[in-house]
Parts: sequence; C-alpha cells; structure tokens
Amino acid sequence: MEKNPPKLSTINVMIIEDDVTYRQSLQAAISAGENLACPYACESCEEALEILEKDFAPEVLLLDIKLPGISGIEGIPKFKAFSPSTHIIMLTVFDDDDLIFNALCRGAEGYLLKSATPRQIYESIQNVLCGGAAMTPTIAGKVLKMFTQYAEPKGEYDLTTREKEILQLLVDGHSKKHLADRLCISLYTVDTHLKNIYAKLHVHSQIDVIAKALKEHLL
Amino acid sequence: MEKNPPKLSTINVMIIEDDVTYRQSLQAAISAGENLACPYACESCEEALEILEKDFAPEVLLLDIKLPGISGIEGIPKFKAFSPSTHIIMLTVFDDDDLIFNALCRGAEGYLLKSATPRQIYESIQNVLCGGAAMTPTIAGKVLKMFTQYAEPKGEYDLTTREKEILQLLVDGHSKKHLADRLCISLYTVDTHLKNIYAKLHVHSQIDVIAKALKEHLL
DNA sequence: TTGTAAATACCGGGATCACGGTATTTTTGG
DNA sequence: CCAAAAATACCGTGATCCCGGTATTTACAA
Repeated sequence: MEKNPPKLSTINVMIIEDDVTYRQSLQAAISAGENLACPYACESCEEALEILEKDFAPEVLLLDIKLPGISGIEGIPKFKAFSPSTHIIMLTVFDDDDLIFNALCRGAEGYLLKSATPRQIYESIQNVLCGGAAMTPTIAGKVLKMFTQYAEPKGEYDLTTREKEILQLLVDGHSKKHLADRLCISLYTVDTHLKNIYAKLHVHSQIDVIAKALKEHLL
Repeated sequence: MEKNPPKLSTINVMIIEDDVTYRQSLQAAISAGENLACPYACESCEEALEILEKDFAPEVLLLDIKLPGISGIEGIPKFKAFSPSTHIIMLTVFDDDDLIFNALCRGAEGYLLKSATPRQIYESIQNVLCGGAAMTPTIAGKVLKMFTQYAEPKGEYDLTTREKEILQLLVDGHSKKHLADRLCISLYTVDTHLKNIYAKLHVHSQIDVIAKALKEHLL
C-alpha cells in the first residue's frame, strides 16, 4: 500500500495454477477481497492465452512456474505482449536464484512463495497496482545479492588517469589509430600506454583488455 | 519475519541520524521493541566509528544518508570493515535511484523511508536479522527496474549455434588460432564464421564484437 | 633538489586480423 | 526428396597488432 490508493473500481485478477485444490482456494480467497474479482482461473498458460486473445486484460496475473506445456517463466513475455499493462506476480514453491532472476528479468513485478498468506497476496496485489514490487524479504534478499554481486567486483589495478581514458575509448570501439587522433597523440604513444595497461592487467591483447574491463566493471 | 525466528537474546541496534528530535524518538521506539536495545544513537558517522573502534558491534545499524561529514553512503563500507556481520538499513527521506543503487551496492541490506512506521522499522529489523532484505514496495519496484534494465537489452541478431559458440570462446579470451584448435576446425572456418558474425552484428573487428556481446549481454 | 612516476615519442619484425572471393559437405525443414 | 541454411575449407593482400627495445619532457613528492 504505497502512493495513491488503487482505483476503487473492481480489479480483475487472473490465476494460472495447475493444482486444482490450490487454484480453487486461491480463486475463492481473491474473490473475497474487498475490490477484487477473479473471473478466470486457468490451469495452463495456453488456456489463459486463449482468453487473452478474446481481448480480456486482467489488471493482475498470479502465475505459477511449474506448469504443463508453457512454463510460467516462458509465459511472461507472451502475456506482456497481449497486455503490457497487466502486472504479473509469480506464485510458486521454488526459490532458486535463477528462476527468480529469469522471472523478474522478463517483467514480473512480484515473486511470492505459495506459503504466503491470503492477506500477503492481497497486499502484494495492491502494491503492484501502485507501481511497487511485491516480494517477501527472503526473495528481496536474494535479489539484492544478485544485484550487488553484479556491481561489486571492482578490481583495482592502479591504472593512471590517461590509461583509464585510453581503456575507455578502446571499450567504446576505437582502434588504436582512431584513438591516437582523438587524443591528439602519436600512435606510438598509444602503443606505449597500451603496453603498460597490458602489464598491469596481466593480459596480452585488446580482446582480453576489453573483456576484462567489461567483466570486472573497471570503468 | 522469515525462516528462523531471530535469536531471543537482546539485539543491539545502533542509530546514526543527525536530526535530534527524530533520533531520540527513534531510539525510544527501538528500545521499546520486544527484544531490542539501542545503547548508542549517534549524530554522525565519525561518532559511530569511534564507538565501533572500542569493539562494540551492533547487530543492526539504522543509517541516515544526509549527514554532516561522512555521508551514510560513504559510511557503509567503513562500518562493514569494522563489523562485517552488522546489518545495515538505510533510513532516509531520499528515494533517488542512484542513492538506492549506491547504498545497496555497498552492502546495505535495507532501504526505508522516514515515513515508515515504528512497526515497519521493527519488522524490517527482524527481516534483515533472518538474512532477508528490507524495503518498501516502492523501493523494491525501483530496484527491480534497475535490475531489469541492466539485464534487458537482449538484442537479437539471429546468430547460429556455432556462431554463438565461437563468440563465447572469443569473449573468454581465445585467439582465432587457439579457438580453431579448441573446436577442431580449420582456422579458415573460424574466419568464415567470424565474418558472418561481423555482418550480423554490424561490426568490423574482434574488439567491437567483444564489446557489443558484453554490453548487450548476448551470451 | 633530486629522484620517481607519468606521459610522450620512435623503431622493426613477426604474428594476427579483416575481408574480398570461391566452394564443398552436412543439416534441416517443408 | 529437395531446396535452403549452416558448417566446413581455402587463398592472398593489406592493415593492424604485439612486443622487445630506447628515450625525452613534465610533474610531483621526498
């Protein structure tokens, strides 16, 4: 519950979940929600896509991952294609890093475990409607870990200002010659700088230097 | 409240906040918490660092960003250096993307706005103690947006399986010759594949190809 | 002031790359 | 089964790179 309260008209929530029991109890719980409706509860992405084709666009989609046929992960872009404004919340028993990663990268705005209470699911729906994201603290922690580990490995190699400058231009796709012109220095000088950079980074070619700079975020 | 409940012994929470009024009311609120204690509430990072030097290590640190002297962001690594196990939660009025980004990248496990209620702060503390992360849905949404936008630009260039394989080896730092050996094919063949890759990616050198592949996450 | 680091510049030779062709075999989809 | 796509292979030329040197000027710190 952030920012503006969600619009008061009825919010359509769609469910895709292959387990009959959980699906029905979930549908019942959603329907009981203050301003929520759940006209469709499907057991596969295929079934849901058929409904979306008949131009029905739910505000929120609760999506399982392990499904017969198209998986929930694979389904995300398909649903987004039909209905970009639909907010997708994953609802699954799996908390593997790469599932979380893939789901969120493909545009899911929430990731909940099935252990979540109806109350938590209800609040998550309100949150994504307000433009927020919905995840349990544990999931958020995992996201954060991926986040930091991606930005973290700032190797230090004591490059001089000039060397960093040259490295930057190199990474931006300039050849040594083109680069010498840009900096108004001799090609020989570029060569010398580059030799020093190679020595400091322990590499022996431009390829290696580019790869290392980009992989370790040296710029 | 995730996973195991936090240990029942008293949790030490440290506060760094320059506004006297907010600091005192926060300290009072924390101290009132079930199993929480707040022996130190500082008005600057410098003051807090002095205390940490006298080997006091709080389990949780509530940290403001705008501070006289060392900012909260700058302080994070310093605190982590003294006490790696301390969980840091940012508590600020600013929700700029780059502040969030920097704080979380430097190891903060939570990011709350000062509009948070004592109850929310209390729960956030419990969450980080259990290894989770603490953020409001709005902040989580922003994190997610940075996350996706970093992984998103998956340009599609119709590379064949073999071409991707060659591209991968190239990125891993293999020369064309070394690469031909690895794949047990002629150097000429590698050359041909590479020519096709260049055409598809619209580049004209290995450098460009490496840069493009890494920048656009083609692998 | 006296080193040391940084930035600049030059040379040559051997290795590697870019790219224009051409062409055969294998895989694959309709 | 047949056409298209993919993978394989070959060649030569000019461009570019890698690396071993050497050397001068500037800047800054001891």
